[in-house]
Amino acid sequence: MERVNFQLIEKKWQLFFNNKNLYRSKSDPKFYCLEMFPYPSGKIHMGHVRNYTIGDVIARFKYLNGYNVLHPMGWDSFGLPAENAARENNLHPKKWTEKNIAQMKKQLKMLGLSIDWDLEISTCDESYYKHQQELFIDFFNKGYVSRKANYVNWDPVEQTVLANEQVINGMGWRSGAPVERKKLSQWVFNITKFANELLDDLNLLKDWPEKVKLMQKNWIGKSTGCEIDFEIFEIKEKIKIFTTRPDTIFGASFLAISIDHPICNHIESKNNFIKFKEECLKVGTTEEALAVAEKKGYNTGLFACHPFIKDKKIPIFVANFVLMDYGSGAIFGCPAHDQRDLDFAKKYNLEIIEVVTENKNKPKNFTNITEAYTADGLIVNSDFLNGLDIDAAKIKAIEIITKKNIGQQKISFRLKDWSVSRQRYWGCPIPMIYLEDGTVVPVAKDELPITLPEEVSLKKGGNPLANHPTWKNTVHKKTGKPAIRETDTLDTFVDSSWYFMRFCSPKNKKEPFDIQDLNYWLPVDQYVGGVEHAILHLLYSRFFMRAIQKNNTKINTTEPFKGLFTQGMVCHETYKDTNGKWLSPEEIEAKDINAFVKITDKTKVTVGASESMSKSKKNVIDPESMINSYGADAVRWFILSDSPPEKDVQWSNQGVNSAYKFLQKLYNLTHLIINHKDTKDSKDTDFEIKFNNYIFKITDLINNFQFNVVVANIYSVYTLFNSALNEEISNVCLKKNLSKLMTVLIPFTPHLAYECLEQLGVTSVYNWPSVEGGFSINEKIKIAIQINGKTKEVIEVKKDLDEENAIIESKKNKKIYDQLIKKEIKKTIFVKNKIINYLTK
RNA sequence: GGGCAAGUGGCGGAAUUGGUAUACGCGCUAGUCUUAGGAACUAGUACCGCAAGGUUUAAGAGUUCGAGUCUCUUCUUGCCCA
Repeated sequence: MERVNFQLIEKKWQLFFNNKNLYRSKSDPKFYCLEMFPYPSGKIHMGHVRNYTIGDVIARFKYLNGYNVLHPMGWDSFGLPAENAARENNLHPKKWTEKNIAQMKKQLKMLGLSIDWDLEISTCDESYYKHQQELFIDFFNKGYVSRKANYVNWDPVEQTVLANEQVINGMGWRSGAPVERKKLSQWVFNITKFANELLDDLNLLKDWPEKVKLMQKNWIGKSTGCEIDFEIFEIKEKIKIFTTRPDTIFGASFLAISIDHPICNHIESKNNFIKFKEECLKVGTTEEALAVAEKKGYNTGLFACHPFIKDKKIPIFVANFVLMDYGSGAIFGCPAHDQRDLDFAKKYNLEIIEVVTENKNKPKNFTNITEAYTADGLIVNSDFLNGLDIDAAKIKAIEIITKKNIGQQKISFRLKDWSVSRQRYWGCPIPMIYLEDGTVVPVAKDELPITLPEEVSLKKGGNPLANHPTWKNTVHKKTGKPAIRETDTLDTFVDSSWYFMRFCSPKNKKEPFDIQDLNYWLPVDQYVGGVEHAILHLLYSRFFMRAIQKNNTKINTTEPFKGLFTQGMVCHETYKDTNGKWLSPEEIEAKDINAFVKITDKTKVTVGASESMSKSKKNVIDPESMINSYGADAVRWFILSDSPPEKDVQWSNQGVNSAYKFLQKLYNLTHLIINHKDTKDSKDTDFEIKFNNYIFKITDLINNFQFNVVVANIYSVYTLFNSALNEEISNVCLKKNLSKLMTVLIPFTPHLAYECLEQLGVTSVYNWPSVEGGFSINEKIKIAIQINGKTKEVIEVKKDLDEENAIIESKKNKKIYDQLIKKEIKKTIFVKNKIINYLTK
């Protein structure tokens, strides 16, 4: 068998790929293919291999189909790990980052990706973040950035603000310390100004997974409700509440307000209120944290008047589950029909009034019931709402409330403004300064970039830039007066919210992007990445695109990502020794078919579930060592072959080995065909029909991202060629079609494909094989013969054969004939090219 | 607790979208061969049955000439939100 040295040909063709990109001319249709850029953590992992292989298949496929393809790569290179590494290894974050980028770039090149490395960007480069600071100032001037005193998740150990997703079960994701709520003045992007647009325009995203659109929809969380003013008995003030259930207004038995509600000023002096407030602040800000925390209230001693029931007094509580920044910071509680309210009412012995019932004749006794009734029903005990269903009652309630001038319909969003201040060193400095009189202004644009100081102490806790002896001291250019720099840096999600724009003109020194280039390349036609970014990164990028467009009306893109593909994770079995310690796959060996032992002492190994590869579970396979053993093509081939790309795939060394063996067979096939003795061409047509059918199918499958099925079909094509060697098929036919097959393989196994093409004498023209019209139509086709809906036989007939002749053909079959002769045919169902179904008595 | 997916051999999975269930690969079994390799080749491999034939897509019902695919109920798993 002819064998190929993958190490040699991969090196050879990678030199070629370095100088070759996927551009055609601007008159060809454009295609912008982008994979989520990596964080330079040190080495690439299998997740990267999968992500970038999928992207590469798409980019190369589109190129072969005549598109002018943009396929760039960059580095999401700001972020906390660089600071942690700096602390541990005494290496400056910049040095650490650069080292990692160099290593990972080398590894990505080993994969044979079709990246145009001339466009490489790194978000921690001044040349990148300079423009980000410019955009920040533009946003500020446009009113899309503001300062807001916000409760934030404060990690007392890391001394920093955490994003909601960095809070896991109320603990900091890195430190594990209980997260506290702290009020801090933060820079926020006013993403809520776009809430409606961001929600409505999801409908435009036809090529996004429904799942992701649904997640975004839920995240934005639009709810239509009603504001109602409640008067307070004791003092001449009103409390404006927000509710999505105005239909239950007659079931209201308490008001609950946030600890920051202005009404609290009246009770602030009470000693135990301060205590209560402090207790509330110990819980984080996530909805989950609030939901899990025990519901607690503080009775203000004040009462509100029910707007529709004369003389009815409702107690006012301060409650830990009401947030000031959702709705109006106050709600009314209807315990009978809301679980949280019911729990609260039971705890503080409040009235429970049923106003929605499933069955009018059977009123519920809520003193014995622990579950609120939240399903459909008819309204009772509610004056003018009685007898209506919930939806009708909502409308009626809002109508009366509006008429009475005590409130109105109100739309509310769950989405909050995006807080971007981080008390970190390794991030983009915020280009704002504080003047002596307390005003905050942007720095002059010609002073950009505001760069990070080289010398910095990261060992101390707190904010490194604030701790720096001199960095923050500056001068306001306009007035010449001393000023203080903002010492927070930007959330790294900001960096990744516009990098896809920068790729269109990464070398532009004057501006973030050239508008002509931007309008030519955007939107990204296909974006590929992990589903873990389905909400935040994609939502922030959609916001950025809109905010930038508002600032520059010449830009004609609103949605940055036309197509989105979210790939699954790469998993591996987990192993534990007899002491319950995790073992890596290299530490174990097979004892027999389904038993493993530890190599060092031959003790028993327990095989656990296959889980996403992670260092902590030691179930990690290093891509570089796999590439060194089997070649990049085999690694690419395997990772595409085993599972649908949107689902998790399980890494298997047996699998990559069999990929390797198959690629060797393909190489051998090329040689068998090159050296084949010419024969008659009597079966050429038959072969071409079959081959073209495969090409047609494979093309379709790639367009649907069913790469694992493509692989299965290529195995079948191999078998087709292999058996063709023993039939009367001409060399011309074999070579021509093998060249087509190798072209089809370029997106999957580029090194092998180019090598085989070269050996077949194809050196320059690489276009996707067109399916030749006549051949795409099969001359013969198999149809199923059923009796009473059960398939008895499959026969081969001419394509598009009509019913009459198909019946004649089917009865020539002995088995069918024998079975039919005994029975009376009541009805015959015929579906052209599919089935004949005989119904008998 | 709510929402959304999904459930097909020993395993990963396929099924032209209501028309041949189990393609293709892994693994396994038996055999052939020798450049003894991370080989290669041949045959077999859902279940019951000697066979003819019958059964089978988590379980159960329904619609249909025909259901892995559509509808309903139940169970299980995963993800997101709480």
